[in-house]
Amino acid sequence: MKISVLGEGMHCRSCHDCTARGFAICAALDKTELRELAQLSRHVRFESGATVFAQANIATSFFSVHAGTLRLYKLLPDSRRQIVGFALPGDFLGLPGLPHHEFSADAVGRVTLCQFPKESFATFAEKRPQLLRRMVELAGHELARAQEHMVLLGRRSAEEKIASFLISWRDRLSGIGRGGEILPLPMKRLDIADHLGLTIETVSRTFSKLERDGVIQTFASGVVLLDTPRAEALSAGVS
Amino acid sequence: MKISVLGEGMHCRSCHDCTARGFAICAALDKTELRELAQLSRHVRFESGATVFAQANIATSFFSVHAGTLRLYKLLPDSRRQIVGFALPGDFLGLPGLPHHEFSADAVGRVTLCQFPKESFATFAEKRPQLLRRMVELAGHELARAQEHMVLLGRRSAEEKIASFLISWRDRLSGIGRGGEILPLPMKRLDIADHLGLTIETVSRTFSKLERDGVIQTFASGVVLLDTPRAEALSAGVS
DNA sequence: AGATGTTGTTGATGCAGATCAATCGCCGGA
DNA sequence: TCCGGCGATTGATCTGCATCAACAACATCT
Repeated sequence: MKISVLGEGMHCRSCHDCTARGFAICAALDKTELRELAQLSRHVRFESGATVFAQANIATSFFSVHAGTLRLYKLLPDSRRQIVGFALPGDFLGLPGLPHHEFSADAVGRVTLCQFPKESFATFAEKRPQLLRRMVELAGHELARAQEHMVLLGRRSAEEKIASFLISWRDRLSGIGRGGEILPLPMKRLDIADHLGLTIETVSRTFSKLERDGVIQTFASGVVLLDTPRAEALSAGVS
Repeated sequence: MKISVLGEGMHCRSCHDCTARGFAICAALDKTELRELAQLSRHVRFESGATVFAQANIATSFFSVHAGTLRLYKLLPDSRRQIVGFALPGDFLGLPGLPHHEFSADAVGRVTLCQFPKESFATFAEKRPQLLRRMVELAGHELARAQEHMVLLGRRSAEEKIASFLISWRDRLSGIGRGGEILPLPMKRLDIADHLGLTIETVSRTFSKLERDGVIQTFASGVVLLDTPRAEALSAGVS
């Protein structure tokens, strides 16, 4: 049987067997509501590097990540960049109550998303306390992650930053059932640098150092944690 | 008439004429609901430096700041500290869905708070979509602030950090009707340093430089912005 | 196969901000 | 009035990471 490829603007055929279901916003919904919500949504796809939305533009949609990774970033006028996070399947993009996008988002590799028009999603959510509760919960988790990242940016050394990043990336992936021996890093060195408040050279040097020290082994598409306890100690900020 | 001083454990006498009402979570409630919620709450007071709750402890209450300033911070095992934010009147403390406090909070100067037992607040909120909507909204604003702060921590120079901090502090104060010629800074230099990812010496030097350059004038209890456009330019990351 | 572009690594050098250290102003208590 | 402690300021020096520069490893195109 031929797998049909989803194009931009195509309706989601089935939320029921969606692989991102368990962790996404829709986990809060029952079968009927799920079908209703599916009516509002479109499945959209973006190729590697494509911009999903840009900072300061008016937000007309919310998104829920279905597959792939996105980088979420803010730019300063002189083009310094801070990646405020990476979005993975199940993550919700968009903040009710803020008219503009607070950051830009683009695809790291190929990405598929559920897109909801802001207005109709808001109307749908208005009368559904469990959905709202779930949104508060997701926002809370996001906020906790953001605060942890502030500690990293403000108070950790380059080596600790890299180790923390690897550990938290591993934990996020395993949280959505993507754990494994090899830790895939779909983003480039420059993305990691702009996420951790470092330069690309320092990121590269630090990976090399961790490899020399036997903490990790690097591959084209990711790393393997050889000495997890050591990585976790660095990540925790001990020694 | 003698003003009675509220002690720990005393009930809030009147949410109706609460000075933090307009911006707090309670703005979403009508008169009846307000009275119901008041039944659940206690007004509590903390003296300067007192700890309201500590990171990793089980959260049994939510709080809404009534008056004063709190510092919210995370500690690394070796006692490095990152202040993830300052809470002002109207700010809500506590995240539904996370059992533990994600950070510690203590009073900067005298503080009064509305305290809600977590369980009863959750029950109260469960059936009130406008309240939940308001919580999503507040969480969204908080998240946007956190992301802006990541840019500051990861990508700005010391001078830009101080200028950004002053501008955003000014904007927050004016947002709750506390704007004015002189910008009060109730927190100490060490707090500012731990908020901006700097040392106390660099903070002090940078204040001195901004004063030498005629951008600000420092006082015991705050600063005056003499050259606001220049401060805003630094804050925006231009030049 | 050779040319070209993209990404990552490594080396040499510079500098912003950390660290170490001394001093000052201010307030409260003896 | 003097003393002790805390917070802030300022100076001297050090260092972790940025910057500048060269090159290596691959992939894509001709």
